Amino acid sequence: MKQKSTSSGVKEIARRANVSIATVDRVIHNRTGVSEKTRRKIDLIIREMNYQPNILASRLASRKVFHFAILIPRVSEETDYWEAPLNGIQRATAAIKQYGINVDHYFYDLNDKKSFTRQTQIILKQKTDGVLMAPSFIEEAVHFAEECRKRNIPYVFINSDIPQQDSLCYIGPHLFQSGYLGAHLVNLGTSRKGKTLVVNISREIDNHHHLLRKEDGFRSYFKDHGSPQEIIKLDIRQTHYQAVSRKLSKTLRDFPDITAIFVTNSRVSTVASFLEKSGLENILLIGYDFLRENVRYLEKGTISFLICQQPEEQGYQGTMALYDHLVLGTQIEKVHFMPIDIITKENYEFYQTAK
Amino acid sequence: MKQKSTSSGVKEIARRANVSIATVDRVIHNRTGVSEKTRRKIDLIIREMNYQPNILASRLASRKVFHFAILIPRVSEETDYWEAPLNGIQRATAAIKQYGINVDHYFYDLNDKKSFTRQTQIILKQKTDGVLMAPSFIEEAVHFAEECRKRNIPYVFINSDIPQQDSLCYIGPHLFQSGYLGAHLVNLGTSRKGKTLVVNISREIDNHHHLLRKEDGFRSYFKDHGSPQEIIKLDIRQTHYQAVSRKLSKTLRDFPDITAIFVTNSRVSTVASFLEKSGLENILLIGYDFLRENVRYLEKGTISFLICQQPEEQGYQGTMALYDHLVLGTQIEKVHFMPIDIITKENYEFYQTAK
DNA sequence: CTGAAAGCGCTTACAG
DNA sequence: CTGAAAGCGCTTACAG
Repeated sequence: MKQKSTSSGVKEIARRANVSIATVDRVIHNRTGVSEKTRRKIDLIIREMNYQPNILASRLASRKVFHFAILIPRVSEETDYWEAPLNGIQRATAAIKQYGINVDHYFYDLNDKKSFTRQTQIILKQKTDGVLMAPSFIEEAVHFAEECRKRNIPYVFINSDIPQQDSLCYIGPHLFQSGYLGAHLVNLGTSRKGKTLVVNISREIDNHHHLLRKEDGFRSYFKDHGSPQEIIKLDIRQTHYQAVSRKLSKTLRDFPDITAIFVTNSRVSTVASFLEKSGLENILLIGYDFLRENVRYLEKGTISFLICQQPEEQGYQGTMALYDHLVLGTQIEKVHFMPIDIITKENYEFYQTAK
Repeated sequence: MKQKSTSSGVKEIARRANVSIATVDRVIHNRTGVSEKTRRKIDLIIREMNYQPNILASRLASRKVFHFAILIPRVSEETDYWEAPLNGIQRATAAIKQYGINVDHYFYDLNDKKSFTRQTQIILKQKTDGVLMAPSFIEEAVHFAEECRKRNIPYVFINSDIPQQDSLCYIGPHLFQSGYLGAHLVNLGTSRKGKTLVVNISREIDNHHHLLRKEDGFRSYFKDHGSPQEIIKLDIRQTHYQAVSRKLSKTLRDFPDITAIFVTNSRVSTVASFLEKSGLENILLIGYDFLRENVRYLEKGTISFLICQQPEEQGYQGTMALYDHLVLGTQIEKVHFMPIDIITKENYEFYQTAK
């Protein structure tokens, strides 16, 4: 069952090829300074033996430390969403730091493009072997991705994707599908007679195409199930309560038969607050993300469903993808869509309890 | 930022304590043969330095191979549920086999208690450092757990728990809560006028107390929300289609106002098949587990919701718990309840897509 | 283009 | 009770 240690490893390869282990090492790592003939001979033996390098020994002997740069939004009062990915990243860090991985964090402000660019510039000055980023600002992220590519630094996208950017991989939600699911929940939770309101709340509705992709998915469901005319749309470009409240009041006055509201992002708690204050709690409310505020309204019943996409796992798996690629040389899946979780009053306690 | 390598590690401890590294090693691993005085001195220095052993070096130098025994049901035609935990176990195995972990699988037949006992006996004859098991047969599992305890072999439960058995940990569903959630979904998906049918389908209803715990949760929801009298209960002790069909026919004839059926385990597809053939597809059907057959009916709309508990993660995390405990010496959480996922037609594609 | 030797930070016999 | 030395399977200068 178990091979004798003498019959595997670089030593054995060297013995069979009649060279030194240093030369074997050069071939294994595709380094220069080996004659074609020798290289071929060694390659052949490696294949024959189905040689698997011992990562323990490799990492121990190598003085090399890998530097990962994490570029994500700062956790703020306004949104504690990013706490979860950060936790996942820290969990991954704990698992791999033993193996000579250094993880540096660069936080930017979601309300300030400049801060994103500033952080990318710092990263590019640093010695960096891999990048994990949430590409919140498309243009800026594309530019940064180009710089990484030039330097041969692999980068992973989490939370939202920018396709065609040759990233190592994308780990995050399938936005269209999550909107589609949202519509399904509306359909389940209301009689089919009322109208449905879709609400985008964001200072950057036009830059944040991911909101629109969710809305598309939402509408598609109704198209597929035959009542697209019942959807009212409301864009709110100021995120504070007053603005949201004013806009909602008006819309609900104009359309008194609205029975469900779908908020395309985590700002659903603002809407919940409005409904509560207005005594409109029989309107079905659905939104995104496992934020403390949102969960509070879920508990109360003001919010019926939160759609979540395992942000903690996104951070964990994104970091591990860099590790697997850079350290273990594993092949990485280009796209990994997260499960679309439905959180309710009854199951929220068991969401994100992972250590 | 980075400490010079000379100022950390056993060598440095040895230097400071004025002893050899062999003695330091003895203290680190709590081995005998060190004077109290020396031990105390070294312990102090270790604490002062906040010394963290280098696992890479430790695993490399140590000739020790850890043997994990995995005791779970064989994947059968009847239920492919156990494919998922097995995948998780294999993913964990791939991640840790580099570090001298040997993982052996022992499969038993869910319809055959004896096969469980037989496998436990084989395991006990083997050199085993840790056990991961699904304790499907309580009595037999308790007995095996005792034997492990005698031998100082830690064991992890997945999928269902046996409390008070001093396991290293339990990783799996909170059964009561998942039943509670099932009732919530019934409530959402039906008008409150109809009756609800709870169906237990198992040859071993009385041994499999976990079915009953789900039923309890289910009933509690209605109690908390005020209509317990509307629940009809049906136990079916033969699992083949004919038996299920016969029983269901009769019950639905007796209670024509049943509008929802809650099946307490993965055999919900049998009920779905019956409803389909009987043209009763407007009855809301809810059950458990992401099996191919179940998903087929989810797609068709015959089943509205499947409740799932990340079986793949149970396998992965269970295996890693053994690793963390035995190899890294990490403190392990006693109980880790899995998230309770709700799977629908719209989100099933994104469930269990993890590699 | 190639090899001998030292070393990564531990563990393991073995000798005293 | 303690220590010197070899070795785990690699990588890394360095010398030729």
